[in-house]
Amino acid sequence: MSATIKDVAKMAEVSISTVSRVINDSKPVSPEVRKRVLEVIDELGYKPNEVARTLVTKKSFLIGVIATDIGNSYVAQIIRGIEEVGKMYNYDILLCSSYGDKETELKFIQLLNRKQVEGIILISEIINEKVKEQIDQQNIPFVYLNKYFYMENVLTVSIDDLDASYEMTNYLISLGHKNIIYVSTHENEEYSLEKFKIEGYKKAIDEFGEGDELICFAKGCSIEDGYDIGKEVEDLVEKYDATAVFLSHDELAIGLINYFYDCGVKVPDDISVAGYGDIKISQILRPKLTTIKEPYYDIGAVAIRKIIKELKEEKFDKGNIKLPFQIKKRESCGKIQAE
Amino acid sequence: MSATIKDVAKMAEVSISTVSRVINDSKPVSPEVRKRVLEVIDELGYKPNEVARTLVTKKSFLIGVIATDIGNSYVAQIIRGIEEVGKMYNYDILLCSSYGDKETELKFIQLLNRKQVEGIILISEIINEKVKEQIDQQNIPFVYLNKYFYMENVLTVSIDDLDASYEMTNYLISLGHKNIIYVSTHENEEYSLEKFKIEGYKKAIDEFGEGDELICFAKGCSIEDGYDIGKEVEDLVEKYDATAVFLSHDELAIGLINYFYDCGVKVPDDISVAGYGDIKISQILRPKLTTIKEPYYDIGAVAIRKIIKELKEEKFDKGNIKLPFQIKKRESCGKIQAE
DNA sequence: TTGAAAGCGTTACCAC
DNA sequence: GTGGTAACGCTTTCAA
Repeated sequence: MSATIKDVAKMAEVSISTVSRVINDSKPVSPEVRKRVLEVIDELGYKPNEVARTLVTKKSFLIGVIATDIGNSYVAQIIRGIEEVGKMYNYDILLCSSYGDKETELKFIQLLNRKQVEGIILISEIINEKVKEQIDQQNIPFVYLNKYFYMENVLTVSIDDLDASYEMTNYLISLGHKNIIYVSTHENEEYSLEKFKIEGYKKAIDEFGEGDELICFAKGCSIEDGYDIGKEVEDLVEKYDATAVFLSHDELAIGLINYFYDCGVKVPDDISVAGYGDIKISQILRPKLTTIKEPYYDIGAVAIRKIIKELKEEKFDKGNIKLPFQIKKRESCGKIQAE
Repeated sequence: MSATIKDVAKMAEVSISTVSRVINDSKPVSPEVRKRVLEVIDELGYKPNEVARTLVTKKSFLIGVIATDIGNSYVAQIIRGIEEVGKMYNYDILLCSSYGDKETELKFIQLLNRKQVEGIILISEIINEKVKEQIDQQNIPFVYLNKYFYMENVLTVSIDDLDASYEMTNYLISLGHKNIIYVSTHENEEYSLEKFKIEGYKKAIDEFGEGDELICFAKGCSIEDGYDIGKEVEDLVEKYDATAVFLSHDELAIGLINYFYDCGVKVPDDISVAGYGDIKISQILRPKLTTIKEPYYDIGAVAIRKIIKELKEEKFDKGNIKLPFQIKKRESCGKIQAE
């Protein structure tokens, strides 16, 4: 068994109160006594038991993070942000992976609660109505992070999707593209953020574009879905003489580029492709993907900073914190030469 | 404040002992009393405080994971394995990222100790002599996971690098390649696993190859390092008429393929490239990378399963658990036609 | 089958 | 400046 505060007190011949004082620097202790206690602590290799501490102080210095899957690079980036900022304030991360299951999300919220976490960050990719209910029961700082769907009456951190989509479309227009296809997803699903992205795209086409609104829907948001929509996109390209495709997720864009690669269509020479997100591989792939950088790390960082602030001020906010995005101009989108 | 066991006891008009018994099913409780208690628990929304529980039972159901960086996909995969198996046994993950800093690794081992984790898994990429020392002090199940270096007298989980490297080289030989370059890394560094990989490569060349041993060293293990070694590899290819390059890490292979892409050298038509690891993007890139699959998920899964077993049996092992690997035959390596 | 009480390792309050 | 002690929320003897 490792040494406890009692062992230290006994060996240093002081009371446990005194030992507590020196390890916490909470009240004045005479230099000699302090020195003696410190020596004993060192000798015994005493380390305070954080569990006991938590029990009395009610501060676990634990933040629960429920993620869909840390295998997704963007999720990992968010968690990096959470963890790194958390550590600055001595907070640690209790990690749970839901793999997109609603019941699991709910179960973990309860679990984390029992483990006395001080706040919860949920990185989700689905809509789960019961989450709010569950969270409200526990009166704990909560941040909801979701690239795909929005939830009302909770605190979220994200970029302005309408604006981002608008900017990217304008960028493509500025390159000389006239007919730009937008590949969306989650067709007709409620709470989908695609609503805003499509709006941004339409707004740009409407204001500055010369061609039509060309929109199609992928089945999902994976690389495979991007590959699978390839044929449809190709048809659209031919029919409308489109020169650029803007997809609502990097994964879709990568899948489409792979499809084009397999068909012998050259990106960006034959067609330009733009993504959304700037996930890690987007900069590794050749051609490098032109995309919108969602600042995942910062999203995580802001989320936990907000939680820590709420903990301090003891008031829990709602609403959406908007972070700036960037248009990453890389190889997959080329200029159209005026004829 | 949320309800405690006392609140439940009072409201159900029983003692807290009884309440404890019903929530733990530890001792017989009469049906009527049990029912009443259960009702109150439900009414109050009572959730046992795991912190208090841990304090008395000494079981935190927490496993500490110190990782270099969960942004690396292989690390994320390992953690998935850890977490998923952990959850099967009700264990949760306390995550710490070291970003490759020795002091940070040490600091986290202590921190996790204070947080009363029941075991620690360290996913490292460096050699840190003091780790063993630190761990030995705390007498706690420990697993050391490192793709790059080995440590003696600790429990590790990995594949057999000599064997894997041997198999891959043989595969390349079987494709008809005569002069095969091996790109290593960590030149002359002690405890580097490259030792075994090089040995495997040499063994295969020696037994079945027709060409010379062609070995060069990259500066590190990143994609950039793979790109940077490109020129040297190209020279070697020309000088020895090599037709295949086997690199000790997928990242290096990807960097090299990118280098070749930028030079107009076609993979696998002009040259075959093989990697090591099978990180996530290896299957996404075009051409898809031929590589050795290190079973990251399983490595994590086995690591935690071992810890849980040690916890149960109260004996801590050392040694290296070897897991099977696979040669993933994909697009980046082609056959050499007999002339 | 049930309850009282000790104890887990701390902090925090109250005396001195 | 220091020590004694209640309390945190729970499990676990021990008696009844």
